[in-house]
Amino acid sequence: MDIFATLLQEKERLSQSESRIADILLNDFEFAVNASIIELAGKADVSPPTVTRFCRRLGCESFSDFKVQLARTAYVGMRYLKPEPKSQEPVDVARDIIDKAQNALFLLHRSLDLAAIEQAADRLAAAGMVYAFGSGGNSSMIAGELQNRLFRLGLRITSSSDHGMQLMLAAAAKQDDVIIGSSFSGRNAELVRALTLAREAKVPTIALTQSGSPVAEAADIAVPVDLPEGNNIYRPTSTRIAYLALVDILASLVAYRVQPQATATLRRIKQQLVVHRDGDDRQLLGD
Amino acid sequence: MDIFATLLQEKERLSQSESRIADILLNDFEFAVNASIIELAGKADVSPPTVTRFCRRLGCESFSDFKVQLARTAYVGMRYLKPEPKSQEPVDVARDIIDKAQNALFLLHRSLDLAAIEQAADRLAAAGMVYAFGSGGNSSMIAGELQNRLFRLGLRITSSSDHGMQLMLAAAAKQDDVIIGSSFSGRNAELVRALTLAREAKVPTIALTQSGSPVAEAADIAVPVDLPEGNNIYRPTSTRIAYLALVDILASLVAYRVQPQATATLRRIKQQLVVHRDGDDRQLLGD
DNA sequence: ACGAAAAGTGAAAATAATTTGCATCGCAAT
DNA sequence: ATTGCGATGCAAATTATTTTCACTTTTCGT
Repeated sequence: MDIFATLLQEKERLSQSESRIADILLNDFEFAVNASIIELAGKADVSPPTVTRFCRRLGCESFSDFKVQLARTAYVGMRYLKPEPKSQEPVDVARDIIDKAQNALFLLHRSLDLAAIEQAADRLAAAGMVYAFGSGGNSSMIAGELQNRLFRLGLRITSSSDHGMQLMLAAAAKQDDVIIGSSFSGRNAELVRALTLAREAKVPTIALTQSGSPVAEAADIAVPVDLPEGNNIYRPTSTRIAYLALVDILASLVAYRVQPQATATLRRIKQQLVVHRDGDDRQLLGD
Repeated sequence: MDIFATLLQEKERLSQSESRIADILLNDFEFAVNASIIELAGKADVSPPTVTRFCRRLGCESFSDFKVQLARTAYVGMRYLKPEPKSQEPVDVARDIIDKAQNALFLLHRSLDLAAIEQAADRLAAAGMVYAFGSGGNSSMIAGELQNRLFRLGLRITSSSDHGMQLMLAAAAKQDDVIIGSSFSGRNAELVRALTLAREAKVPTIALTQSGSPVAEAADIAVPVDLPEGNNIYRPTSTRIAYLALVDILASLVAYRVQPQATATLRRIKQQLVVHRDGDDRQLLGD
């Protein structure tokens, strides 16, 4: 658990003086990481001991421990508090894109529901056949990626981005199959229809989507991905990166279930394949 | 420029005592961020003043400034120094994957050659027609992504993952066209052939690949992506994430060249499209 | 090879930052 | 009204950091 999360969680229960300190952290973070306890206390209009107590309350040993922890998580964790730079300068564009991507990963990590992911991995590993659904450039890529990752593990899988096809596949699926759907917004009505159809036929379903959304409700196992809206609309790439990482996690867990003992051996085999090919994208083989 | 980079850069020029401090930072980083100057000095067998001077030398105000900066970059920047966790526990798998992904982005950011990217963006924006080449699951995805991103900006573009096709397209390309190829390893011999063919016909070429590699040499503009090998082989996803971010950067810069004034307007239009559709993956439209 | 200048280093003193102990204040419950 | 508790700041104590200065080693020109 990082401090920033703790801070948000404790925020309500803080005293008057302490919330003033919290405000400074949230608003003028740059100042906060660089300030001494005296400067910080001064700006918050409290005494240094209050700052020390504040730090302890948030689970730190001391003020300097606090600063280190703050600096640590903040590198990626607090970027989204910043307004958009809006500059068209390459340096800024690059920085902005990388920040957003790292931040999306950070938020993904925080919002991960490991229990749900494990359940999903269990189901996938045991499935007779897997159908991966996703539409639109983004989610269809994720569906394709699922296929790409899981077929290598020996799973039987196909993917579809076509709504009509999804319905037919869902109708044809058997009870030991699994349908896994992806939707960034969670509001893909057609996907909801396919999942509902599957549910009626008692075919297990998994959704990678925003928690609490229609798509999430329609699936047996909802693996939540909750990223702030801002991220989605203007920078779809960063959301996509988070989804890719999620698929990576899921596929790794499925791999451990399918080939529990194979980790070490696999790596050795991979290395061989990799060394002898010497073509492009050697890692494809080695994945 | 972050401290870790500065440290690696200055490493050679450090004095005996100073290198001992550097070693501790590199080897027992956890200790270093949490230690007081006295503890750190003790472990390195030097006096506290030497530590202070060491910090100054690396461009910091003071020891505490140094610690903050260190903690900051280290959050993602030094993860790759850690050995693999090897645990199959979901928490560890997730943490590992997210770390690697963030780290790949961090390294990408550090190795970005903005000048090359700008040149590439200039060329692309001015091209009569763009051909995006990439083979293997990874690079072909990148080629597809380039097409996906650039056609929306009004560019004429097609992509191909087929070597034979790439050769034919390269042979058919005109001098005001652009060929852009992606190769993670830089050792895709077929891609090199296509790029060479294009060069002979004076068709401008761009490569997204490892610097100094055959593919990089074969292209007019090489946009380097240098990630440590370890990242590639076992976790292709993280490398792919870095490439996706790079495409994102490149596409954004092309957008500014093609529609220099449109940024603000575009966003407003996007928002409209987005609000009225309410389907899945609204961001697709809005991208 | 010699010696002067420069750079590197640590001990101790000086300074600054942080924490502790304690007293006070304000508020809520009795 | 009064007791008790948590919140707070002051001042002292502690601790951490930096500066100063003297000493040592290295470097470089002669």
